[in-house]
Amino acid sequence: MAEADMRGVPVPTVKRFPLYLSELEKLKKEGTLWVSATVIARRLGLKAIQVRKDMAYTRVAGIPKRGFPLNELMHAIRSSLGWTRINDAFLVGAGALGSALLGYGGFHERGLNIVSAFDRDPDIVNHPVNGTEVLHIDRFRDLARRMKIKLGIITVPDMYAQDIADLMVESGIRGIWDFSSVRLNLPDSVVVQKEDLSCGLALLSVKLSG
Amino acid sequence: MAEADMRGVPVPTVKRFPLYLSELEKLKKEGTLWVSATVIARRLGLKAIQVRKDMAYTRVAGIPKRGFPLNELMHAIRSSLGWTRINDAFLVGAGALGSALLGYGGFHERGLNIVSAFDRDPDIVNHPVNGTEVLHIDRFRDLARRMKIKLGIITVPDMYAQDIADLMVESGIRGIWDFSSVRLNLPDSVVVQKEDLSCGLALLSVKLSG
DNA sequence: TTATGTGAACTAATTCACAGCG
DNA sequence: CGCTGTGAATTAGTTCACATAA
Repeated sequence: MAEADMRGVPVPTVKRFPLYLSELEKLKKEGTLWVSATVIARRLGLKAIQVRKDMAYTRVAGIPKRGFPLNELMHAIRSSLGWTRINDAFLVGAGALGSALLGYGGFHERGLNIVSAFDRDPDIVNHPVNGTEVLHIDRFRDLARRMKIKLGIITVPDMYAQDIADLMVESGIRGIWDFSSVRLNLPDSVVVQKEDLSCGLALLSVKLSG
Repeated sequence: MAEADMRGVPVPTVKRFPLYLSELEKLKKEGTLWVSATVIARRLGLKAIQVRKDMAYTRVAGIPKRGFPLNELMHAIRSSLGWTRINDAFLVGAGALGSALLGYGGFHERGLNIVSAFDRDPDIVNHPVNGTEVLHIDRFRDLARRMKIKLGIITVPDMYAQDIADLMVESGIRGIWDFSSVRLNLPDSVVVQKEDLSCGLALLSVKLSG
């Protein structure tokens, strides 16, 4: 089982990896041991050649006529993504969007564990959401430092996003999953992944009207 | 003001359009009348040449030294995206994620109006979320037909997603914004835009560990 | 000088063609 | 045959170089 070398895996391939993973999880539940690129492609609506090329980046050897060993493939993809260990994260902003993320059960399979949520609003603080405690934002820095949290999730209104991002950086956070729609000003050492629903809506609109 | 011809606008450009739009909205509030690609690029952290190339697809003529006329540019982008008219939509699944979408105030500026939400759960039905009524799913087909709703948003648990999608198609829906993580089996005439948070998480993970 | 606009060059990603293996 | 794996061909997207206009 080759340890995947993430260098040079194309961004589109990385984005497809989670898709493959969830389909492989289903196949595993069905008792499958070997899976071919053809089958994955059919089930996901992709082209077989693309799946095959993507699989090549995992360095898992397939066997003609049989396909790829399912367990090994899953492990290789997880390892490529850094999802073999669980990363603890703090979420800030326990409003509707934050609650939606807290309620999503699939993160554990995707290497993410949201340890605690934080908010400023006294009506929200100390009322657990989906089993996750919601603490006052004033406790963020100290707790993040002590627990050596490296990952932060921002689900606050735009006007507070930069302040929260600054707080996260001060607190030792190295990666930020940002659901605000402002451009965050951050040191290069901090990795940011912006999530923007408008992109998807734009594509849908164009596909519909074009 | 040339009417944009959407044919051949690259997907990445379409995805950047909403970004430009929200930045242009800010500039407009600041009283700006003319904006150069250089300025947009600096404010969004993109390269000027890329912004310039993207702007070219709007067919708005820029003027050297001054840049592009802001209002015209905004209108051209909106028109490219089909965001000049508001599209009515029905949302199904008023759980945490559905509520988050219902609570998002930015859709009106993005050509989207979520008219009603639907659910099966009696605890949820008839309790408005953020001012949007939540009706029983049994009323979906009739209302969608009568109101000629063309856009559906799916925020139900995966196991119900296909059934809801089928219901939407039967009800005359032409485009589906799908937040489930299953592959929907639909006729080619229906446009689907899948939204998958795992993609972003995957990218973040790789950027962090790579 | 500052910025647009265009065609060419480059880079990235997808797809093809086919060899090889069970 | 069915399927992997590889290198080449194609297509898509980004970036460069430079002509041009105010």
